[in-house]
Amino acid sequence: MLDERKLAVLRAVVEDYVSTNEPVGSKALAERHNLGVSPATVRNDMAVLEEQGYITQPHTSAGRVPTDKGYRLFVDRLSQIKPLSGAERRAIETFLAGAVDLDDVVTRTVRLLAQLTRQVAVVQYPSLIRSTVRHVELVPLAERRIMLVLITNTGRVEQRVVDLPDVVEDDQIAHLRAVLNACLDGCRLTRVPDTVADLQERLPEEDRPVASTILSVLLDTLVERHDEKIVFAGAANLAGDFSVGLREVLEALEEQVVLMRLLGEASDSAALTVRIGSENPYSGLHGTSIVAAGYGSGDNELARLGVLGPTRMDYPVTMGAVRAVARYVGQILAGS
Amino acid sequence: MLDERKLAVLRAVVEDYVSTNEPVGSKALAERHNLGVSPATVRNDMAVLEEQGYITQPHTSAGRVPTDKGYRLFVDRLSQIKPLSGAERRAIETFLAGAVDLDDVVTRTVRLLAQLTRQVAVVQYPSLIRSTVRHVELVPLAERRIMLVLITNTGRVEQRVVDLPDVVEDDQIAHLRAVLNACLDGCRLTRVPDTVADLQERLPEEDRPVASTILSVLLDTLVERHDEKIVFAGAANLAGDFSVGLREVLEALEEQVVLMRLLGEASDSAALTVRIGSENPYSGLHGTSIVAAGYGSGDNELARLGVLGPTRMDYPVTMGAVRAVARYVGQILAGS
DNA sequence: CTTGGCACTCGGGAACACTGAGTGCCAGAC
DNA sequence: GTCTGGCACTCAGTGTTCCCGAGTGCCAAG
Repeated sequence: MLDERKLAVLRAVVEDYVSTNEPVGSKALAERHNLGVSPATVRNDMAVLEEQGYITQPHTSAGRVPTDKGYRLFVDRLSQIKPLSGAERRAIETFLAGAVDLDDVVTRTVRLLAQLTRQVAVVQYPSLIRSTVRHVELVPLAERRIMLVLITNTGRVEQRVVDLPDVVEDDQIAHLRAVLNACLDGCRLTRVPDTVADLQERLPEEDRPVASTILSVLLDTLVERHDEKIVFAGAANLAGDFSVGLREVLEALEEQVVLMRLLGEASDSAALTVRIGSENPYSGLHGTSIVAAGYGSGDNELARLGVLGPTRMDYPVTMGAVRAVARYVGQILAGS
Repeated sequence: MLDERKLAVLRAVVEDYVSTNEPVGSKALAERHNLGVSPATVRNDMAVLEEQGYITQPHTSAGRVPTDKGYRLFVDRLSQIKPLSGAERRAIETFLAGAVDLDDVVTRTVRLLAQLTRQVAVVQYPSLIRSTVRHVELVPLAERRIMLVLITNTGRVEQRVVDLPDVVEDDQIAHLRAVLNACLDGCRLTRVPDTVADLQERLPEEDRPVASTILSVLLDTLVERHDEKIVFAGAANLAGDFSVGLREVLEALEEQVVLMRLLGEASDSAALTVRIGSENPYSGLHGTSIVAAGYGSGDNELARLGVLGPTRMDYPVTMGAVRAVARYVGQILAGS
């Protein structure tokens, strides 16, 4: 259908348009990329490409601009992910290595990614779902009040204040703590509910009321945080670009739910996900593209991160940056 | 200098300009606000106000627009903070009451404030400085590795992984934990360094190496988080307004340091701080105003929150919202 | 299939005039 | 002395027209 040269023309159109942000004409194309043919020939090819829906002209007598379909073809078949330079690699590494806790890792990551790509970066906190319990702590606050702290293997900490039905001795709490940790340590969060139910039956009668209060709060914690936290950075990078509906995009960015869907929709594949313009689930974000990847330690994906920018973005470079950052974050989290 | 009527004219100019976003002329003024004088008289007054620098005209043959100085006078002497409606009050209360932990309180607050004022809201996390230690927890992770968790009376939780120089028994850790809590419980964070130094000398010889490792991490934690965390929301509300340099403002919002100065500069007064246009420390934010207030439980200010919007904002309403939200957040934090 | 030539299209910028809101000033009224 | 109506003046914004040139589509020849 599309011979070699037509593909080359499409690639050239995309590259030129991305770098100049202006519709590209046949003449300029034939000159800048040495295609070895005349402008007239290029015109014919462009006519075909337009007919097939890969490019379009904003108005008669203007150059051509890639369509979403054109970008799609470009990403899938005409381009290669561009690896980062050594310097960039080292910069990432040292920047991320300085993080002190999970919060810090995420914050640094999102800024790094925004700066690297000059676009809006989005990072999801490591999911509770896939992680395991590292420790459960019960801290007495008052006679009938304790604080429940749940620490996961990804360094995430959840805490809740629990009001108890009875006055409880310190050593009873210590005992409960020991039991809880014995049962739950290393347990996948998804399996906690089962384990807890099981545990509750095996407890001695006198511990039941207190334990069940605590355990129900523990379960609440898991459920409530089911919807994950997402942060973004680099909104300023949108400001220069008139082609995107700034207001809509900013609104979308502040809607956790929308962001979640953007990143998560295709979480089955560990590879890079690219969603271009109208492929996007949220109508306010047509005109923008998302490049996302999962990250995690080893083979289990903890969460996702990505970049959002105008459809007219440099895909090879962006994809390279996203992939690299995802890998490094995975390493960092695995190591801590 | 300025008689009663001239002040009324200034007030009218500010109010009209704020609501219409267009330079306001003498005729419209004389009509809409029943000043009881003719447009010509108003013109004379306006000429005086302009001469004194309270208002200005964008170009000859256009209406007048308040200057920063004009807004300042308006805020200081011509307007009253507008209290929220009962419905708004209740909405705030129920919305904030649903928060489950500190993170949630802050997130909800910032969104609430953004929505209420239709501007950009900024909230600082409760400062470590003024809060006290509620509990210190040591969690064994591996033979020579523990996690240090610090819980403050504002519900804030800081955690660090500590690599120990020696293998340590569980009961030694339990002992250390008990000692630490005995010393530090209720201690103001500002006084922790002293207390720790004191403690270190009183420890038995064999505990010294382990303890000093842990304590130095504890001190690090306090120092590192000295620069506080700040979040914002409602950036989308900026998008409609052309009068502000969108890019600059977004950049400023992502600079923690700048935000900190905006909110914090005048933290000595517990009352509302209003900073108008060029009064602003950061040049990218001329053209915007900040309304900020401290919040906290009772008399000690924990941190600050505020709103950032175009200089041309509705000050009475904004100030009312900021004050109300600050109060409610204080209550919530005190109660949990 | 490719190429050069040619007529055609149309967005965008420059030049221009027009309109109307708003001003400043002045002479007269209260 | 202060206010008011009248009047000439200014100028941003808008609409109109015109022109230029980049870029196209088509055709006939190589």
